[in-house]
Amino acid sequence: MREFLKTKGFKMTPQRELIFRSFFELTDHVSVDELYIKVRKKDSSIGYSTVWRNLKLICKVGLAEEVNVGDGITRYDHITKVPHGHLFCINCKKLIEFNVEQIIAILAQTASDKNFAPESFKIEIQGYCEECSKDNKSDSNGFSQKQQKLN
Amino acid sequence: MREFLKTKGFKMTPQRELIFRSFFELTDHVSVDELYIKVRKKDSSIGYSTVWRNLKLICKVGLAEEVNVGDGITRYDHITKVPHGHLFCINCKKLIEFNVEQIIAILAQTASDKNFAPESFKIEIQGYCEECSKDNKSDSNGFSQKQQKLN
DNA sequence: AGTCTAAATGAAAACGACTTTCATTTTCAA
DNA sequence: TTGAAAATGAAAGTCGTTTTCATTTAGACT
Ligand SMILES: [Mn+2]
Ligand SMILES: [Mn+2]
Ligand SMILES: [Zn+2]
Ligand SMILES: [Zn+2]
Repeated sequence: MREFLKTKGFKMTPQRELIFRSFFELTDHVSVDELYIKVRKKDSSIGYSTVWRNLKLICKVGLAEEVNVGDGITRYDHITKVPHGHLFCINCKKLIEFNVEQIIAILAQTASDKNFAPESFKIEIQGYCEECSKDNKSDSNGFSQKQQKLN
Repeated sequence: MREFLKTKGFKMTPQRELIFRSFFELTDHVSVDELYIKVRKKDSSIGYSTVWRNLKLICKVGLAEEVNVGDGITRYDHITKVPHGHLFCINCKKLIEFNVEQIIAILAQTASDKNFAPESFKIEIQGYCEECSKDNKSDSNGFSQKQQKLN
């Protein structure tokens, strides 16, 4: 990692080492706050902005990507060999990944048809995950209190 | 419109009338600010929050939907009979729509496979539109100054 | 090992789109 | 006409993100 960053003109520091390690040992889609909290447990002197800057850096060097599902919180997603889409649970905020190779093929054709030069694709399904659907079977309307915040 | 809103328990006002009219005579994806500016030209006393609240209302009664492409600005999209996806130009911020019926079918199957109860689908391609690709052919790196804000 | 410069850090402040509050006005059913 | 509920506009508040700035540190080069 140190070498990889060096080739891109960046330096290694203890804070950066810890932030990178912490990010890469997770598999899920983490927000700045979540990673900040995790990192603080190992070194409580690390600043929020350092975590933020390093997540940006991880993206800049091509090892992650920002994901925005419209809830106002930016999450950081590991790049996968095969492109994937997201199932986002509106209730528990869980993000589940799924393969989108077939869909990307269709989208690439669509873009081409419209002389649009694609840089990235976003495929997302919002709804309720298996557990959240189950948990609320008993409810009158099928959903929990938490989900009732509808207006 | 007045009648439609009345059945949903909302009142009509001159401001609301103007905001609704202004929104529906546009076909594109407008932000609060954009509609606010447009509406102000007809009635400069209308407040920003009134425009905001009425865009929310239009969504609530099912005539529009919020669209978030990750640039931090919420846009308001007219509901179409057939579901559509978006081509978002990173350069000029234009949103172009395209049919996604075939893709939705695939996604519905995917959700079903994972016991996920879908509420909505988001299909988006980010890249450069025809004009923005053309405009920069001559540039050394293929893109304009504006697009160079890369770090 | 010592020096130097660019990069990195942490705390705090700034930013900016969105949302809420509150006093006042307006709609519309009775 | 009247009164309750809804709507409005200005201002303030919220909150995640981003920048600023003084200080420290990494690492290249003597
Ligand atoms: Mn992902
Ligand atoms: Mn649209
Ligand atoms: Zn869930
Ligand atoms: Zn464009």
